[in-house]
Amino acid sequence: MLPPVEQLKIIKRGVVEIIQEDELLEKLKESFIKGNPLRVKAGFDPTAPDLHLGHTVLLNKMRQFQQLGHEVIFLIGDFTGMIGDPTGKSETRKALSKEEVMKNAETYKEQVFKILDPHKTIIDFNSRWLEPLSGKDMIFLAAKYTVARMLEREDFAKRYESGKPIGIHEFMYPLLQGYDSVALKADIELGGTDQKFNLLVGRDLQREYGIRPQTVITLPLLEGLDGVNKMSKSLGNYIGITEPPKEIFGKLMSISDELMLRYYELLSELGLEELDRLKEDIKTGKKHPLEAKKELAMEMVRRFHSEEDAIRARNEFEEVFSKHGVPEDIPEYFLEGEKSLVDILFEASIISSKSEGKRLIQQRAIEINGEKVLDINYKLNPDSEKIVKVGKRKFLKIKI
RNA sequence: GGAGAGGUUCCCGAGUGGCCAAAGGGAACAGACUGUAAAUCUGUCGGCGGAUGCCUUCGGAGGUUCGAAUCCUCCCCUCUCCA
Repeated sequence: MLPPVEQLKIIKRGVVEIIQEDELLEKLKESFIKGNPLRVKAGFDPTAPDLHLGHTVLLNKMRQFQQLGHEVIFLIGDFTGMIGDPTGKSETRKALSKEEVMKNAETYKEQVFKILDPHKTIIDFNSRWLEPLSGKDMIFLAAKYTVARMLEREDFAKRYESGKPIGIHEFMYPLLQGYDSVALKADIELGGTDQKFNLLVGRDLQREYGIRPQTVITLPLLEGLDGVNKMSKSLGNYIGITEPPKEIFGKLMSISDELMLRYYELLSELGLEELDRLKEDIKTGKKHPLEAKKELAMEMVRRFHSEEDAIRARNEFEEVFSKHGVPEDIPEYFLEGEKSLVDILFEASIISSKSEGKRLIQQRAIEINGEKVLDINYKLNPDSEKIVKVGKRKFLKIKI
């Protein structure tokens, strides 16, 4: 184990806030002397089965704790997931069924080990202690907090002001999450900055239940592909870690240069000095941003797939976009008799309606073997194989 | 329990009897420009054999009317104030 001060240095890197830092140092010292690892908790809401790059900021920090020899608990909020957490959203979330939650949780499990060390990770479910809570226990728990304090949470306050509904059960969410820390006797809890309120509730509740309050560490939220909102499944501005290499690569290439630097900072393994040098090189024109972005994209594909996949993704990207070529594997359509192009595209699910197809033709967005199609009623004959390109990235191979 | 305000197309939001497939913004998609971007500009944005045509849509179900997102009735849901 590294000396506490050294550990603290590593822990501090990239975090937004540590509440309280001196307290954390105390805990690290204690653990160092006694040889007891600290219990580090991070909760995940199993609402949808895909972990995305945003989660990896947190997962990377968890891994650091593992490397430092501490005990990391990956907590799946299966119970709270069924309640429906309002966090970060301004609308009541739909409650999930038990089956959905369990299915999602399974997928989470499969995914986290792309980053975390399976041998050093404790996976737990909060239904383990929340399910057995009695009505009496719930009321006892609820009595520990007040409505006014709940409304301190920005999300609740906003909804309350703008006249949006807030379910009573949503108030239970932070309490239950806080109770997780009580049940687990967590020494440290990690979470995004949006989780700060909930994490602090955990601290308060632990104190109420006579346990040493956990240290709260918040991590920055990764902006989504739009560069504005945080990356989230529900906004669709995310890159899932199980997505195919092509997708991960392509999505990363579509971000702005500014966002690229942010991603480098939060996601890349590059050391701080190297990162600074990269920024400098881009600024002075020594390094083309395009190249930097490709390297980032490759790094991510490499992490979640393999080196080969990274190289292949890059080659294909260059083929399709730089050289305006055709990707390797594209959907095929077997043409039997004469048929209108729009119908074919619709049947092949390339477009979602025939009207859309007609619009695309009018917008000169469809081409066959490199020739723009200008006629809405363009008909195809099964005389030879053709490649139809729709927009920038959709392709269909016409086979006969 | 009482009083008031609301529920509109993917989202936000205008529309209070025909000119409404429904303003505006966002998202999305396409074209131009580029570095594949981003930003910007332009266009599209319910569906249907491209059609001054038809069908489906404005919380739900009925009704009034030649005609309803708009009026009436009942129901469901949300918010605010009072109790």
